[in-house]
This record gives sequence, C-alpha cells and structure tokens, in this order.
Amino acid sequence: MTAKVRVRFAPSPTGFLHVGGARTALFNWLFARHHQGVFVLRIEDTDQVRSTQASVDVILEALRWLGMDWDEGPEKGGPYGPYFQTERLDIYREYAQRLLDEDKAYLCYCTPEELEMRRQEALARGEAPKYDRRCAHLTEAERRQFEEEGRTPVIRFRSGDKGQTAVNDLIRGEVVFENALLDDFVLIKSDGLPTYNYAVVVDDHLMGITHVIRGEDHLSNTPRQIQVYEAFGFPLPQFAHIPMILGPDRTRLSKRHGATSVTQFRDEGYLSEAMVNYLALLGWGYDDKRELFTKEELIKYFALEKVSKNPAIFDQKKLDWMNGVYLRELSVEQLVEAVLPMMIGAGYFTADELEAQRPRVEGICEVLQTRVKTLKELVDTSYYFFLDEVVYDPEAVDKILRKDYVPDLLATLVAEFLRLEKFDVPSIEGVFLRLQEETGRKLGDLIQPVRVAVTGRRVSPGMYETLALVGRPKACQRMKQAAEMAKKPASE
RNA sequence: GCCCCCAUCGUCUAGCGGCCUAGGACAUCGCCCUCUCACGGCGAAGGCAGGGGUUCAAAUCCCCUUGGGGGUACCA
Repeated sequence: MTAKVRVRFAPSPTGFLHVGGARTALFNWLFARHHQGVFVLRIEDTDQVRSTQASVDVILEALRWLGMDWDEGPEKGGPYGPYFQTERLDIYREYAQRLLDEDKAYLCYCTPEELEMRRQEALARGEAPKYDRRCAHLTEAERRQFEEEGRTPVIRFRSGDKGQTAVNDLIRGEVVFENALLDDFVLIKSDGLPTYNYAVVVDDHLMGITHVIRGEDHLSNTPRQIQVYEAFGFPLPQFAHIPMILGPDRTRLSKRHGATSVTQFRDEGYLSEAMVNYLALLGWGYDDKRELFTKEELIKYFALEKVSKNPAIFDQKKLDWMNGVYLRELSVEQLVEAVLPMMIGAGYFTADELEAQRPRVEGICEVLQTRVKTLKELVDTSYYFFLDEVVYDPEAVDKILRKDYVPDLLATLVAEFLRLEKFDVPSIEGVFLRLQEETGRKLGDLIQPVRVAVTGRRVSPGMYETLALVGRPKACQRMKQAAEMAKKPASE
C-alpha cells in the first residue's frame, strides 16, 4: 500500500488570489480529494515587506468561495504546524545549522550592493552571473574582519558543480540540469529569514508532502531544491509542474489583462461553480466531448496524466459562456437570493423594501436569466425596472422613435393601458394584438417604439413581460415622455 | 547571454504510428424560432509553425530552425 497522498498549496500573501494561483490550488485540491489524501495550506510569508495579513484574509476567503477546503493550515491547525513560515523561523535556523556543521553551507559576507556590481560586470563580460564563491573558504581571521565591519552574513548553500541533477516530473518526464550552472544560492537571508528555495524543502519534507504540484515557473528552481533534499538526506517528493496561464497577448497573466483576482470575478457576478469548472479546464481535460463538470465529477476524473504541457491562455469569453450555462441552471429562487443584495448595493431599493420587491425581482430574474452572462450584468441591465430615469440610446431614439406614426401610437397605447383593469401580461398582449389588427401594422412596428420608450434601448426581454414588470405608472410616464421626444427632430 | 519547458483551428483541447479527407467546445458567420435580444436547434468557415530524417505508413518518433513561456535575486 502506498503512503497517503499529502499535497499543499503555498501562496505568498502579497496580494489577491490570482487565477493562476487558484488553478494551482484547485489541481492540488482535486488531486488530494481524488486520492482521499490531505490538502495542506501553508502561507509563505517570508517576504517581510510585501506580506500582509489582509492578503492572507483575502486568499483564504477566495479559497473558501471556490469551495476548496483545506485539511491543515491557517484557522485549522494540524499536526505539522505552524503553517505560517514566519512562525517556523527556528526550524529553518536549526536545519541550516546542520548544513553549516556538515560544511554543506557557509557564511557569506558579501553585501547585496557588491553582488549586484559583480553581477553586472560578469554580464558585461558575457559570463554567467553566478556567485563567485569568494566567501566559500574564508579563514577565521577574514571572518572576524567582516564581522568587525558590521556585516551580517547570509548562509549560502555549497552546491555541487559536477554532474547533473534530474527532475523526474510527473507531467514533463525527466528534465536534466547541469550542476555547473547552479550557483551557491542563499539559504538564510541576512535578516534571518529563509529564502523560498530553502524553506520549501524544509517545509515540504517536515509536512510530509508526497506530491509537489505547482506552476511551471518553479521547474527551473527544482534542481536547487533537489540538491538541498539530498544534502539533508530527505527523500524526494514527486514533482508535477503544471503549465502557466497566460493573457491573450501570450505574456504572463496580469492586471493589464483585466480581472485576474478571484475576488474580482466573484464581485463581477461570476459563480464559483463556473469559475472552478473553467479553471479546471485550463491545462486539464477529460476527453473529447465533456467539459461541463460538477465538483464531484472533477474529483472523480482528475488525473495528473491528463494535464497538458502547454501554457493556456485565459479566455474570458469562454468563462462568460460557462458562467451563463451555470446561471441558467440556477433556480429562480437561487438567482433571486444571489441578486437581491447586489440590487440593494446598486441603490435600486433599500434593505427594508427587500421583501416587498421580491416578487418583482423574481419576475425580472425569470426574464433576464437567459439573457445575461453574469449576476452583475443582470443587475446592471435591470436598472430601468427600478430607477425613475431611463437613459435613452440616441441611435435607438433616432431610428425607432422618430417616425410619423409613433407619437400617436404611444398616445393610443397609454390610453389603452390606463383603461386596463389589470396591467398584466395577458391584458397587455391583448392591447397590442387588437391594435395590430386595427392598424394592419406589423407587431414589431408597434412594439419596438414602446421598447425604446420604456427601456431606452432596442433590446430587452419580451415587451409584455417588461411592461408588466416596469409597472403601469412608470411605463406610461416614459411613453408620454418618448412621444414628445419623437416629435422633435434629431438635435445635437 | 546561459539554462529549462512548450508548439494541433483565433482560444481551450481530443489525438499517445495506420481508426485522421484531424474530433469537440468557446468565439466568429449564416439559417430556423421570433415583438428586439438572448436561450434553443441546424449549418459554415477555420488548424497539425517550417525544414530534414526514421518507417511500408507520421499530427503522432528523432534532429535542426523559428516562435512563445519560464528560470538565472538576501521575491515567492
């Protein structure tokens, strides 16, 4: 029997949860759940200047929203804690000391400025910009001299420069690196904090991680980490480097490409199920016919073998489509619940009026459900059901309203509407049908002017429903107003 | 500069030597439905980066070129 699968997602809290990070978390989570393993969340907050608690909160919240629960980590604890790297500093020091004692690491007194200068020089000479190892064999006297100068040392790893290091990647196969190309990288910074390449190894080992599933940007660093594993005599975990997510211009996905934070997508009205489904498809696929999966199905089908090697471009259009699919699968009640707070936020009505508005909102959701891709879009486009002022599309006014027959038509309709006992769909439809018969005009010629008059646009849900939902007072008032507009010639 | 990864329609992908005159989905276009728009249905267009090999046979294997991405930090 093989050991229990243990994977981890290890974000650094320096901002929001990026879709790339979310996808990495998802693959780890799916892998863990598929194998009935353990999903660990570890916070890599060793970058003291950029890490913030706010960022931790946002990341946890985003993970929760996506439905990825962690078995060990912040707020949960676990047998291998602490799960914040800054709370594990003693551990890193202790292990570094071991390396120091075994002469597998050494103290280096070079300052960042000196290193930067030498790097530039090396580059100028066309050489590889690697550390020149001048501190690799300091005498006791030299060391004391540096100390007296007030220099605080870093701990550098003594990396081998003969032979090769092979990464056995579950997705890419064997990837071989020349050891001569690796330099003596820093393990512990002068501020006492560990560097990434060192801390991951210690943590992944101590936390019993069996599979390291992470972005391809870490592949090149893996040989360094493997050397550290070997220096300690730790067994290697399995590695799986998943492809990057790129923007439409094939560069690394960033803010320039629009929304990239999970929280932002949530706020823009995307559904977490759609988000998860879409993210899963970025670099993973099941077969040649299915691409809509519930979370349970994803867990059931997910396999590293099916993860592709090539980078994926984040296609918001497809996300939009998929969100529309999930939106349409919602019951009207679910849709209403999701949208009510957003409508209050938009100022359509107050929290006190919520219950009174609910029936209307239900009707609005019904007619808009197939016409929008996101919750926000639903809220935005439904403004004319609530607000008094309608924004008229000039082109619509010009093309549809400014016709000779329109003022009379609108006036007639207002009169008819006012005469109705109930302002509901059948009654409204009856008015239009009768008028169509009497005038011999096409139904569209009757309806389009009303649509523009009442909604300001040439596009809306079915007009009978829209009128009923807008309500008689607002509808008639707008139609009268539009009739006046129709009489005036186009200006400015 | 050096090292590593990747390469099928615009995009995500199926394909793991013959089943491929390359399949699906999004996007695009057309038609149907229809009060507009959407939804839904039907259809069209669109791809194996280029060049060498290997093989009876290559999108599938190898090499080169090109292109893209990543790494090369006292960031993670």
